[in-house]
Amino acid sequence: MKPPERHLPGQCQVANDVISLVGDKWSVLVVSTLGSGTLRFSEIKRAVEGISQKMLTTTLRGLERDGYLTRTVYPTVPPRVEYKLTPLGIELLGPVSALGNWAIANHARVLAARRAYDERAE
Amino acid sequence: MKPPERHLPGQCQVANDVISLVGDKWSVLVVSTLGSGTLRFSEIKRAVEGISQKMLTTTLRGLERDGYLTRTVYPTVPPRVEYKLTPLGIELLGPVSALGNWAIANHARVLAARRAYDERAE
DNA sequence: CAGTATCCCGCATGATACTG
DNA sequence: CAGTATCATGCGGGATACTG
Repeated sequence: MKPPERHLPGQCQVANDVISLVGDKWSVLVVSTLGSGTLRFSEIKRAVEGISQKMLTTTLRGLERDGYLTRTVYPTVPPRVEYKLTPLGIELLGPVSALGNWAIANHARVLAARRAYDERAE
Repeated sequence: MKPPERHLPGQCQVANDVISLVGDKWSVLVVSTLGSGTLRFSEIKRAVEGISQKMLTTTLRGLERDGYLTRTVYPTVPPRVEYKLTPLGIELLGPVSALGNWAIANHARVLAARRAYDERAE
């Protein structure tokens, strides 16, 4: 006779598995960047300011593994590798953008709260 | 004559400032837990399985500072401290839940993508 | 060009103990 | 009960150098 689970623990873990990607700063930026179309490795690196080569590689591999983007290698010299969102990646862009827009819209409120809190603490 | 910025870099940073909270596993779980109402410290600790006392304190302080919840101390013996979402915290629950639901709905696709990727790599 | 391979450091987090 | 304080540590992530 357990009470009904409020947060559906199993599903919470499931959700976290996907959401944790959103917490990854670089993943969000890379997915957003690819929202405008197919890009090469170096183009992404230029677009996502501040990312190191290592982190970009790691991030792209993770996103590819989870099915959010495809990686296409053209065996030319020098090599050319293109990255593109999959339908799944494009779908992900929806809720992520919604959250991003909420963040932008409410950032001032958060900043104000922080100032008030810090001031109160002196 | 710069071309128009595609990702509005300034706003990206702004968004990240808020979104990074979502990446924090504990913050999401705590906010979700408080979605059902006011709770005491020990009640949250019991509800959020696996969280240490230290991390719960840290998480709650951060959420309070950002204005997502209020902390009310009742000077009784023993002490009683209650946490409750602010209107801002309740609003945050919206886009976060949307993302969570997307995550739950599409988790199988991500798992399938991972299996395929790992299998391909052997 | 698009990576891999190392080295290394700092911080986030866990465990434990103590307290008003 | 609701915290702080302290110590220990693992690894995320940067810098650098090398390669097909």
